[in-house]
Amino acid sequence: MLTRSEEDHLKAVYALLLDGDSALTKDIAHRLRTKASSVTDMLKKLADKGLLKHEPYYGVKLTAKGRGHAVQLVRRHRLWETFLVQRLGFGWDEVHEVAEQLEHVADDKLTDRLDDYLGKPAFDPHGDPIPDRKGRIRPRKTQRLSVCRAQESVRIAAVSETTDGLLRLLDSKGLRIGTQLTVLEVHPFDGSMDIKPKNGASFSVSKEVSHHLQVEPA
Amino acid sequence: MLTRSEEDHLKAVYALLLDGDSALTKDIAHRLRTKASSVTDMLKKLADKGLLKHEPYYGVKLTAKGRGHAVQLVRRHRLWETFLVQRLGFGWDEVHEVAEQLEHVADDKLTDRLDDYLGKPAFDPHGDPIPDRKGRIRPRKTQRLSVCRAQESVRIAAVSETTDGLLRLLDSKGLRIGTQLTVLEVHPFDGSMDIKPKNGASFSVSKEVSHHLQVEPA
DNA sequence: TCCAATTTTTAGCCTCGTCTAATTTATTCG
DNA sequence: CGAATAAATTAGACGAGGCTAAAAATTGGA
Ligand SMILES: [Mn+2]
Ligand SMILES: [Mn+2]
Ligand SMILES: [Mn+2]
Ligand SMILES: [Mn+2]
Repeated sequence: MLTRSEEDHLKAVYALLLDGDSALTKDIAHRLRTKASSVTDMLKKLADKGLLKHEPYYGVKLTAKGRGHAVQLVRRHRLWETFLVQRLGFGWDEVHEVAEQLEHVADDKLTDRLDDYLGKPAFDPHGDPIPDRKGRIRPRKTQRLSVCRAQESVRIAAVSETTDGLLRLLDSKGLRIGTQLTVLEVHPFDGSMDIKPKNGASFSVSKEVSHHLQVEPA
Repeated sequence: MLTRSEEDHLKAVYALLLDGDSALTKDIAHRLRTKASSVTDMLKKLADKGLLKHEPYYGVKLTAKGRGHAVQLVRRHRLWETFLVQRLGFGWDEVHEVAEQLEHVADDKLTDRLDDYLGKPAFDPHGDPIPDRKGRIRPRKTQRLSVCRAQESVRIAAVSETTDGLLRLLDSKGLRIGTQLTVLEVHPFDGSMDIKPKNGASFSVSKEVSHHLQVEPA
């Protein structure tokens, strides 16, 4: 049985490896709003438990066992987010903190039944894939909207940052998972982009926003 | 914000006061499977926070504030139990441990929406009343089956102990919340009781069982 | 190459929640 | 009443998980 803190560290490592492919002590500390010295201790502990390998200055790698724990944690997090939005009517900008707590209730029967109850959803409210009970994740080939060129037509597949501010901004512009849009123009000066949603007037989004939108061919 | 341990101590005090009307250090320790010395420390801390008053050898009394926290914890516990049974198909003997964890996710929005989602249930799967969002509890006048006399006809309102063994025994005899039955005979020798459920053959139950069945007039 | 900046670790301290063992305090009973 | 018993507290320890400040290790730039 892992403690909450152990779980959170594993999840941080897992997330850093996914989108940056290295997990350094200082980055883990930053992500968990803690200090590097605290992370050093925890990495030692997790390495002793056979959940990861740590090479200073190079980074952390998860063992199969460690990755398994991380994936199950992600599974629980995303299932709860889905429950909160689909069943309890929460907004997609309101679920992260609560799911951050619920994810630590580690009970396989609970997790699997919740999964069934929700209809074994493939994606959470932010478009992120939900691992199945065996930890398998349906792969998708998406790219950031920010790398798209003028004239491309795409569909929003996921939001790769789940801060309230971004999510509410997207809400206010009518941009959500599944929204189809065409890139009209990209402005090299600031990286901003003019886009036109399929059903709506065109407007522009900043680089900060387009960077966090994962899209797939429409 | 209370820690998990603080919450569990408050709940233990609350429960002890409800069905014994005193809460002694040693009883709290026994209920939480911990030691009296640990409880002493925690009581000091909770008293400092204005959640309870402690008089050694006499017992603990909750302040309004402390009772409020305890009642909200009970509310969350029973709502989750209801969710697990009604929505996820858990047996009533399988929910306690999980609810013991879920109850500590303290988020008013979550609790209230879960309550709505379940249709503001008045009772949990064990027949225990669920406090409403203001902490109000619908009062009921029930008594233990063990104090009933021959010929009395009653309805099972609640099970006042939620150990797996008892619940599974009741399941196997077809005794559940709402079951109507008539007391045929009480045997003074061992306190066992012959009963006849409305729809079923008669059989006998031990004192241990009848003691934990709360009934109301049929 | 070698120095400066960055990253990581170490050392020492702290709080929280728990424990055991010893002690104190209250209650109960002969 | 006074002794035995029961209940509670105190004292001291420990592990988990965090912190700061200082030291050590590595990297990378001039
Ligand atoms: Mn978490
Ligand atoms: Mn998500
Ligand atoms: Mn609990
Ligand atoms: Mn219950």
